[in-house]
Amino acid sequence: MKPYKLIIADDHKMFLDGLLSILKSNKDYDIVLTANSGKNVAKYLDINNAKDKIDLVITDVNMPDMNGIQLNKHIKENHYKTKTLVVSMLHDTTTIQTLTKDNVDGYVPKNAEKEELLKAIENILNGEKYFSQSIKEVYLKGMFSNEKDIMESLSKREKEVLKLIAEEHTTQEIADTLFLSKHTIESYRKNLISKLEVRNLAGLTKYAIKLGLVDD
Amino acid sequence: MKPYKLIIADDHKMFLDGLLSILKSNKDYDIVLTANSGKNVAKYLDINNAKDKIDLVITDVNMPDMNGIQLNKHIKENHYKTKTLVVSMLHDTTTIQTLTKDNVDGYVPKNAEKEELLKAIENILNGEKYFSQSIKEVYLKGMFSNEKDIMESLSKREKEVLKLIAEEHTTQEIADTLFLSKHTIESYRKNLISKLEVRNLAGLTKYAIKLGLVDD
DNA sequence: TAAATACCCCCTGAAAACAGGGTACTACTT
DNA sequence: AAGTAGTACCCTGTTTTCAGGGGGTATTTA
Repeated sequence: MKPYKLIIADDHKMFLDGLLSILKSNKDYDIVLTANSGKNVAKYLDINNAKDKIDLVITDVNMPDMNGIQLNKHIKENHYKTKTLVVSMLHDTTTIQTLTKDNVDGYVPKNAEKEELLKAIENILNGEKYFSQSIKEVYLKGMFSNEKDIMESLSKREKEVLKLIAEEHTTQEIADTLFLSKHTIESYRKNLISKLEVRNLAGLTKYAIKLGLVDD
Repeated sequence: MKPYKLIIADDHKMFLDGLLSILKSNKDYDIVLTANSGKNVAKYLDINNAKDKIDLVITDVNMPDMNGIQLNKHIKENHYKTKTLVVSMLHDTTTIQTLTKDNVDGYVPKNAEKEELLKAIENILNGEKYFSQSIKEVYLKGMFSNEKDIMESLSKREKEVLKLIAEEHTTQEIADTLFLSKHTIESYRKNLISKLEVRNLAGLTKYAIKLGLVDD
């Protein structure tokens, strides 16, 4: 099987260089492509589909055109033999949850030691999964935090109303935009205040921001 | 003067490797220290103060113990001959403003091409300043954005009231905690709504968060 | 010293929010 | 078939917000 064929995707040139300098000293790894967007990787894989020769794609999360999450999903849906390793600066709960749901093979933060990265690559190429301790912690914290629960405890409509409230719309305006009665919106607001255990609009607004329903 | 003596500070190992691989090919640069926190760099500089031999410190912003902002300030206050170049992932307005105020010599985002980084280093060692285009843009946007102006246009009392509003207190409660009349608080709220050009509590709350008056 | 700014207080009245209840239909699950 | 969750609506009140005015004093600043 050796050498393994690798692809690296990251829009940070310097990080890419760092990764290359680490990997090219190892003769087992053949870096066939480096890309600065997920799109380019997906394209390459799709075109060379028949041969199906890429063993591992190492990718960042935040990239233009197609991010690491989308790339991972694409690979897992269309090139099941290709493994994926995400190496990222940011590791929020939802990103990790989405990636694991999409069957990512590994996740290592960018501030990891290079030994750990090499270990992750090795394990993954041997068919195992690899997640850094810190990633596992974030994942677990996300599982047991109430933020996620809250988000799930809110229905689609409730989130819709909450968003509009946080965008400074009055009850009447929200009723008009959603084609609902003013009374209905008042009920939703009431339920939201009770569910989220806040006191007023200020509290609701803060929650909306925390849950990412509004920009600012 | 050659070779120039450099220090690199970054808690992201892989990035450090990337930077090293770029710099060590150049014989003009002698990397005398790599550190994963600002503290270690400051210590080194303080101990070797008499010789004052470090030409340039390249540093990340986010680091444990002592971050890049603090490190830059320390260097500029205690080792005026040593130049500083910040290389960071994040570049928000306040960070850039603080750094420029503290007389940083350059700022390059981590997603820059290595050519740009080398150019920045060269320029700085020649006594010039170097800021990437994107950094300049953020800086300018910050200068002309009203956010800073707004913060300054608010009196101490107004900010106090705004904070309490965003913390979900009612007008009466705020009046009680500040030992003021309910009417006074209502006046403040009214003025805030008009000054900040928002419609209601939700808007005020968002502003309070944006201005950093409340945690969440 | 006049002007500007921050700070503080009051009034009225309409609109909205808030608190506490309720009904009813649908869809999905057990 | 009963239970649950989501959706939508209604009623009765009270409290608060919000918009529009009106004051005044103290301090800083031009």
